[in-house]
Amino acid sequence: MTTPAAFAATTALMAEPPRAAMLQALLSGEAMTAGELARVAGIGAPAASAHLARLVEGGLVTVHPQGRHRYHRLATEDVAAAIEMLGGLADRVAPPRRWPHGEAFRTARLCYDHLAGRLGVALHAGLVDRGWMAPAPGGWAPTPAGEAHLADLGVDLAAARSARRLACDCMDWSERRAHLAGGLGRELAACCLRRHWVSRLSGQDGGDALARRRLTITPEGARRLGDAFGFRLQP
Amino acid sequence: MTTPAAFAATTALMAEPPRAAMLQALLSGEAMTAGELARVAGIGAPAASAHLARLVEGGLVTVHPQGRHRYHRLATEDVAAAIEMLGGLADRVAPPRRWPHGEAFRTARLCYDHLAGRLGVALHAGLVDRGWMAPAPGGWAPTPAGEAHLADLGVDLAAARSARRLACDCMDWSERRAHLAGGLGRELAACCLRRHWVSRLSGQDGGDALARRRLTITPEGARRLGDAFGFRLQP
DNA sequence: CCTGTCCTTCGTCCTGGCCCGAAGCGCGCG
DNA sequence: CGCGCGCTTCGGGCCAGGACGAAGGACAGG
Repeated sequence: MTTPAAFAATTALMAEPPRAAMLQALLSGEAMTAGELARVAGIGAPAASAHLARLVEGGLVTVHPQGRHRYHRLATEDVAAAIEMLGGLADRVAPPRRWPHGEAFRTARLCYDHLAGRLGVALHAGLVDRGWMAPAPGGWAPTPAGEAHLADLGVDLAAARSARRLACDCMDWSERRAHLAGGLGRELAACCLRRHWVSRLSGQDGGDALARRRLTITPEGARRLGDAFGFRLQP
Repeated sequence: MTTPAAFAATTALMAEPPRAAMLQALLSGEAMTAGELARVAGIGAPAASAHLARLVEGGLVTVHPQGRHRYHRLATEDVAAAIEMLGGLADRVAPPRRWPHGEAFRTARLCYDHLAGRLGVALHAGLVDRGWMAPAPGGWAPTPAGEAHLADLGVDLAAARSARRLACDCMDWSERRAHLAGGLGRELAACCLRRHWVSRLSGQDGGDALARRRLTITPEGARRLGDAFGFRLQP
């Protein structure tokens, strides 16, 4: 824990509407240019530049210059988890008018680089239930049986191991239950996207910071994932 | 999730040093009067009153008038979980100078009304490992075997069931791993305190918002809990 | 090399919010 | 009943920081 001053300084970085809009947009896991983020936040380029500079300075966002573009992304999973949690808190503490996405958003979505929503927690529970993942220092680790089944599904375990953390919990605000983060969570999500078991909305971007996080489960995905992990998602 | 405006409004409630100090102090689970909180935050009574009014208005804090005192506490577990998580984020995103508690704080502490730190995650893992708790809609539920053993330890299961949520994950910022929240988490903590397996620091209060959250594990507690849940805490 | 694009820096204005001192209410105690 | 204490409301001063327009630097393409 930190001093109240440091706590407030970090929290204040998220506490302005333009920065909040930017961070929510970045929660899709994509890297975005300063211009896109300015449009998402509904402000001018100079203001956006200043906000982004503060987010970078504060360690919440990292920047990767490429040519004349500057791509921004969330610095760590922890940042994503905190935004996710605050979004859930704001949702139930001051439920004004809901965001247009509503139910669909609770079914399946991206949380930074891994799966969240009902799908995310069902996968987490399935991994534990079937003994494919067991508690380990720092979070979870796949069991031998789990490694075999995950590899069989097409999950790149070597890539998962290269992450800073192999597997850990991330609080799911809509289900109030943990879903899987860490390298394994990332590779599981990548696998689902690669094999078209879930798909992003191919919609336009623009003012809507959340649309890019929504996922739909394909019929094929519902079948394969349901069989592998032993659940049936009610829609 | 909510609109960026609502997100920012809720987040801004935590983003000022005085309010952050108050919220951190309330994270001990105790109810505190406006005057105490003013002292903790280092500001005058009028300013404290205004801050508390905003926190109540925003749904983060509830107030219970008793005589000429007004007792304040965190409104829900969700609020506590969010503060916990932001504290951890600030700690690793901008690690300036550590708070004087340091290591001891990571061993065992209160998070609102349940146990956190190494002890909290060890209990969570132990419950799952031994099959005393299994995934259930909305979080976890004790198994028949678990009910027997928990009752045997002295946990009041009836009281646990009366809570809004029986048992769910709460992210532990220092261990980066879930510990147990919900009614069961609360009763487990109450049991440990009642039986003197852990004890609060009997220190003075005052400017230190965190001291009241620290817990020490008694020798008796280390033995009983270690035997029951199968872990050994290295100090 | 010149042009267009993307982004940042600078200068300026302005609003929102924090703080304190003084005064007003309500409750408990003597 | 009247004093004292805890807390709130009111009024005024102050400063941080957000927004914009204009100008300046970097990069790709013709």
